[in-house]
Amino acid sequence: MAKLKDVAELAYVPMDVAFQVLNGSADIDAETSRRVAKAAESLNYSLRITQIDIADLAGVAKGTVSYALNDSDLIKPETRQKVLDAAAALGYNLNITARNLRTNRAGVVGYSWHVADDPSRMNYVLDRFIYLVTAAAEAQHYHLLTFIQPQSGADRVYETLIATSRVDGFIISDVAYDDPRIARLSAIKAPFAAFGGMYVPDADFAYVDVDGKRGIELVVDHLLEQGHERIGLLTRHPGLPFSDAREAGYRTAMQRAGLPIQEAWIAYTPNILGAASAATHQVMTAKHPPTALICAHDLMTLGAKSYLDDQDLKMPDDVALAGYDDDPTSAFLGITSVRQPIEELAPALFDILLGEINQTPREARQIAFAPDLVVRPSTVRR
Amino acid sequence: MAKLKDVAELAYVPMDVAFQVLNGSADIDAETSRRVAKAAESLNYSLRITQIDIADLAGVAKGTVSYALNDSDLIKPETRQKVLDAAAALGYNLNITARNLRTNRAGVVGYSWHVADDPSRMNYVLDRFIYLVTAAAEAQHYHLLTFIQPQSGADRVYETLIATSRVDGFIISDVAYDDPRIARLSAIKAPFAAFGGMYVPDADFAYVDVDGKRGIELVVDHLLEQGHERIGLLTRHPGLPFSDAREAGYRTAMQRAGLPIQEAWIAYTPNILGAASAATHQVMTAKHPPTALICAHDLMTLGAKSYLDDQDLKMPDDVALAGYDDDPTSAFLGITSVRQPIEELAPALFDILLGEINQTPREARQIAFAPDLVVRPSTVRR
DNA sequence: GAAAATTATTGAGACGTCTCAAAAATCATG
DNA sequence: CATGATTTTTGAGACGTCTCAATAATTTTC
Repeated sequence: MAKLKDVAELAYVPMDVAFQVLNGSADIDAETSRRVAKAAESLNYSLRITQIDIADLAGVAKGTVSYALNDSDLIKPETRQKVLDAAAALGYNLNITARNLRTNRAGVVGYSWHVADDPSRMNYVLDRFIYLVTAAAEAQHYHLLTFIQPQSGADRVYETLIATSRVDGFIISDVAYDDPRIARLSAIKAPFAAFGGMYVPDADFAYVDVDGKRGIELVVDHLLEQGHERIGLLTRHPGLPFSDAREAGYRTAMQRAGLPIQEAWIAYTPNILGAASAATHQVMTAKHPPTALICAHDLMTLGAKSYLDDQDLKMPDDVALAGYDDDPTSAFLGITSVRQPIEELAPALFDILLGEINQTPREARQIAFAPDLVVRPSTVRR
Repeated sequence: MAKLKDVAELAYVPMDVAFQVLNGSADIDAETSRRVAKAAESLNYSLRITQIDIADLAGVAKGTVSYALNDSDLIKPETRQKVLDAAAALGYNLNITARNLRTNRAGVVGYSWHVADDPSRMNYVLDRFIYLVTAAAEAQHYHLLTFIQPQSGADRVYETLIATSRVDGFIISDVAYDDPRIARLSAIKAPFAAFGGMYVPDADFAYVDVDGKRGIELVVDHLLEQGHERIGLLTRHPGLPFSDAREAGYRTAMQRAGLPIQEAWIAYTPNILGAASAATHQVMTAKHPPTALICAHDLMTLGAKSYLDDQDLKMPDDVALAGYDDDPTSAFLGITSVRQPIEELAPALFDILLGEINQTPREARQIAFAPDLVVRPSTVRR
């Protein structure tokens, strides 16, 4: 194929002038422009600056250009400068696809937070998490590819993405017990790192997590301090590690305080406003209703709050209310909540993933972060 | 570099056996395994099945393999089948990077919904929108790359992504007047399609939009029917097309009804719970406060609702309340809201983008969808 | 100032795919 | 069955980059 140099020579102009004409980036006199255009036409040349063009302009070999652009210290400073100048003059941009083919990497990691048909998809923590992971990735010149995982057979989607070299690895969240994605990715030795895993028995994959058991313990302890003895819990139906851990935290803390638990104080509900509201009704109309209520998942808090409003039950005096995830709604409504340190956790997770991808596993490839409690008026009597 | 065929020949085994040994996918007797492993070792071969391996196994030329795999009708059915069988036997996976380099495309479109440091980033409609766009993209074998655009100089990030062949085009949202991203992308002829644009003067780029002016008109008309004459509006500060359109809808509908507007009924506020709540206070304590309040942006609704709760003002009798975007919270709280047809709009937008990318612009590359009104108890007196 | 050691540059080839022009095989026609 | 027309397959080359081994230029050493 014709190169820019060929066009320039055919048109009797310097390469950078030819570039400017074809690029339209500077005013070149009409006669020259016409000549260049004609030359490009006859050579069937379409403007796309490559390292070869830079080499031609700088008068070096194409290998030199590659080294220089990649800051290799093989290259003498003057030469590097010459190359950089030529690259700038021609408005060079690296073709990432070509690099990726040569270096056998994608520079992309996959993340699926969109579980098809899950109504409670949107979530403050995950949203923030993925934003921060993206930021961490971009700092390392990686990008994030988002994709949809079907309800069943999700593991095959992951496998395809990695097998076709679309991505170098994955971030996964919402880890389940015996998660098929983890089984499959481990089996084919695909790099990945999970958000969640410390309560998955015998987990030997890379993860970061926030200790949800501890999180709820913090809440219970705080409520105990406030003088509550009858404390209720809204949580998901058992079966997910992070959810079960939170329930365990509740039971542990109550037990440690020597307080009996009435099962009627506990309601299992989907993390949906309406269902949570109904569950609150159920708990609050038990024989000896709780004086404080913990919502172990974000949307439940608003559902519960709404029920309390309807019944004219005031926080914190009629019922103390605490939630999870410390989202803006909780902050606005003045509701005590467990905060997860996403700002620290997300970059850590990406670094761990990089270790997995580059086969240089980090010392700490399983990290448990501690949550903290943000106390607000919803639980503090004045 | 050594191919699988070389390994197989050196080890005196059929290619598929060599594959199975190296892949660990079937139990091969120890002696054979050892021989294959040694052959691979001595040839410094690492397993990576390419079309050349398939060609070797199927006994055809590599070009034939490519045609066959791509369902070209140049190839005779039997030959195609032979190739497909060989591909299956070797567990072949296409290397997308290589294809992309050759065909000069990325198979990826970029989308940035993460505007750094924007506190109101999370948003039901955008979340749903991006999910549906992803689904539409995947149906066409495209993927979505998400990236962060800085507060200033965002256009350069877009330019880099396209110039390095990372993406084939962009979906953009939150379009502003004289949006620098649009200016830049248009200037460099980068394909993109926007969510929003019908209220951008002289817009000549591809977009889909939902008529926000019409949306608020629907709300006003509905409230008029319910007998309201003093109607308030919470909206963003002027300066964004979609926001200004909604305000215009309010003014138009009121005017059409011959009703005077008091400026004290209108409050400009960020789309944040706390600020919206304060704005509601401001409007509701005006001299002749409105009997109905329209929130033109999603989060404002909950902010307003919260203020009304605090003041013990009941919907719909004390104040009628209507919102925008029909998110699950509005549904749960029984709040009338304007619904945007995202389910139709997202696939349409992606199709338009495909047209831009493939230089086959769609007939209708600017589409305005009509919103509809979901009426709920918050505005309907019993 | 010549030889040796070091540093800098070169040029070719490979990554895996697609696609073109050319060659081969098959089919139709008289 | 020879010829031409058509269908099918082949083989080479290109996409743009990186990187290795080889060469060239420079510096050091005696």
